Amino acid sequence: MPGVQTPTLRDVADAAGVHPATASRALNPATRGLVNADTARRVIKVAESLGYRPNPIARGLKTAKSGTVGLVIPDLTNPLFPPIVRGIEDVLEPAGYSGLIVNTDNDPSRERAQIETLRSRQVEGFIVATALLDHPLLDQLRREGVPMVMVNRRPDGLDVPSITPDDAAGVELAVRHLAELGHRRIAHLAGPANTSTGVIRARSFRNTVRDLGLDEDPALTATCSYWSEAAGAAALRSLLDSGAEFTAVVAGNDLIALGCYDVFAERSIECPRDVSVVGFNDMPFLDKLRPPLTTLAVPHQQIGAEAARMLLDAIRDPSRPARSVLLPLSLVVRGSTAPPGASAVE
Amino acid sequence: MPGVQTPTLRDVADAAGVHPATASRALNPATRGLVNADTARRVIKVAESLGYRPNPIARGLKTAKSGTVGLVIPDLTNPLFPPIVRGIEDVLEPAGYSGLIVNTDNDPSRERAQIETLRSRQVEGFIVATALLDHPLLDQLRREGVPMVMVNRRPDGLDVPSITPDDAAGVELAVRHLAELGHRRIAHLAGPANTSTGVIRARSFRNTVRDLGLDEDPALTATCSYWSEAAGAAALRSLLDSGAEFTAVVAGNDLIALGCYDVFAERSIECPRDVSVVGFNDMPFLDKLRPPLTTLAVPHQQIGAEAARMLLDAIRDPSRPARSVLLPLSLVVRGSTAPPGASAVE
DNA sequence: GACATTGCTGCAATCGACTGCACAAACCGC
DNA sequence: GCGGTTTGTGCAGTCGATTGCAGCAATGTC
Repeated sequence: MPGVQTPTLRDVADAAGVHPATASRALNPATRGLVNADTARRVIKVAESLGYRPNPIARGLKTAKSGTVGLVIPDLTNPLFPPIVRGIEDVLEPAGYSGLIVNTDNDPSRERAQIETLRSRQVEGFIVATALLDHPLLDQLRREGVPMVMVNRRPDGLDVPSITPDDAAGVELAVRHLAELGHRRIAHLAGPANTSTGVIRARSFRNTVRDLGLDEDPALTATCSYWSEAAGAAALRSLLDSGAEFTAVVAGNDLIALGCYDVFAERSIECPRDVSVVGFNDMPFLDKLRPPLTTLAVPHQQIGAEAARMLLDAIRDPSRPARSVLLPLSLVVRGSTAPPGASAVE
Repeated sequence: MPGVQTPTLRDVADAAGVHPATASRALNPATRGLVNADTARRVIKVAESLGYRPNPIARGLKTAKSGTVGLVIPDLTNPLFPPIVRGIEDVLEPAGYSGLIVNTDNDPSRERAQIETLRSRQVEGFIVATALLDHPLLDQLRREGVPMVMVNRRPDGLDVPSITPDDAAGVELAVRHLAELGHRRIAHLAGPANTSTGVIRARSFRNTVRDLGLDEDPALTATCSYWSEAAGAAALRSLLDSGAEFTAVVAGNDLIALGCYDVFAERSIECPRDVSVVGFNDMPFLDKLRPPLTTLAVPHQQIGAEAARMLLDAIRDPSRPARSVLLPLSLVVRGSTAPPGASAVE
């Protein structure tokens, strides 16, 4: 004998002696009021005893709701994203939703195709965490009224809700920390200029340096072409080669800071004696580095959770106005920052 | 004017002047042969020009196929899993499938509920990467003929296909490497005894030590209660406190090895001069540690990809016999291993 | 006691794609 | 020119749950 088929609504209705329509109404909290309380109770009990589980596919066909949302990220392998995804899932799941993840690898055409696939799968909304999403696509989704939330990136001029860490405040924390240690000539290895994050952090760096009365010197900023160790290393090398003098570095993110570590090893610069470094993101295991990296802790999981909540809100009430949330960061002070040592760089 | 509705099969059929049934057959490669070649061509062209995308929900209702599979993992936040998931998605996506991820946190009741949810979502199969899945549940799925593949874990006595790294060969590589450096007293910090991985690695450790004629001493093995830094540190402390003498440690995995680094710092033991350490998994950024950790590189992404391929095979042909695959590892030699130094540990 | 109201339940259509079956047209050979 | 195939297409039912509408009984009103 083959396994028992999972029971359908009809089975429940038959067992309870009612019509499927009645069973449907009894089981759905929103329509339960239409059914006699006793009948409803009976149906519910029967449903439980049979182990009935509504088939979301069938339901989705009629209601045009799939109970899924699309998660568009560049690459799950980047340690930034797993906690975000985890936070998202933790909110979606109790709400009866699931997330469908796609990796775009920051390839616009791939991204377009992926989004197309997700749409054909009838996702009810998107959480977009890619930096390079081209606006036409975004615009189009927006115009069609597809619910959407952006993560880690503020849409400029676009009416889309977003959840981002408070990058500006974070950079300010970092610079202030270095200033309190006594640093006056602080360099910045900025993230790519075509990412909102990179631009915002760089601007905040400039502002904070000015506000605190530190040495303002454009020559102390280098811009990385990618968010990567290699790019960070290259940027630091160019800064050193240019003869610029500084006693501390604010890196655009942790990967860029890791690139600095490589250059330190290359040129026997000792951190933090010769140069202090601050990262950004607090990736896992940074405390195991030598020296442990001072960095800004971003509440990634919370960001994901908040994004999911906002998306669910938007799905339930599409007319709800777009709201953007900045989440506060905290500075994690570790061994890579210290007062400027006796010997300066170079 | 609201956005144009996405076209349905009926729209395509009307536009092509045929019956929806004919359009369906023309669009489906498997049934296309039933349709006149000219008609088929015409339908396909119309479908393309309208931008028709079949609705997988509607299709799934009739065919009882959802185009989704369940990915059951303990915690996406564990750096082990993202590359595996990525490998899985990379295979599923071109096949028209999507993965639904659930995190069990190694909680059996949560796991049960999650799997139930996935089943009600009509997933066509499972890729299971949790260590603690209780057998009754597994057995039941198996009996009901639900396609399933296990990852990172060999099912003992269960007729389920699995993809695992060749743990035994990996440990052998590690021990052999240390032996070649001149180590004779090598300790092992084994993973939990209730995980197949922990047991297999420990057994291989014993075997290799014997085969190479190194010092066999049960006092040189400590078992960790979890795969974590804290447990690794605790195990190493207990080994040191017991007065055991050794010049190298084979850690059950990288986290346990990281725990060793903490203990080294605590007790001013210098690695690798005093003790060499080998990890397992090659998590990201281990090369940034001081000293960089020698470890075994596991082809996680490849494991995921292979698992997905096997699952798709099983879905297409459920009668296909269960096959288990061992993937080879490679030793990544970095700075944490060296010939035993002048001064031995305590 | 006639009639309106309320409350509950059943009927049947619907969502979009798939598919077994029937049927028409074309084609075949003799 | 007639039975007998192919070949191609259409019809209609199906998957499982939802929902507008109709109908029926109980209750209320005068």
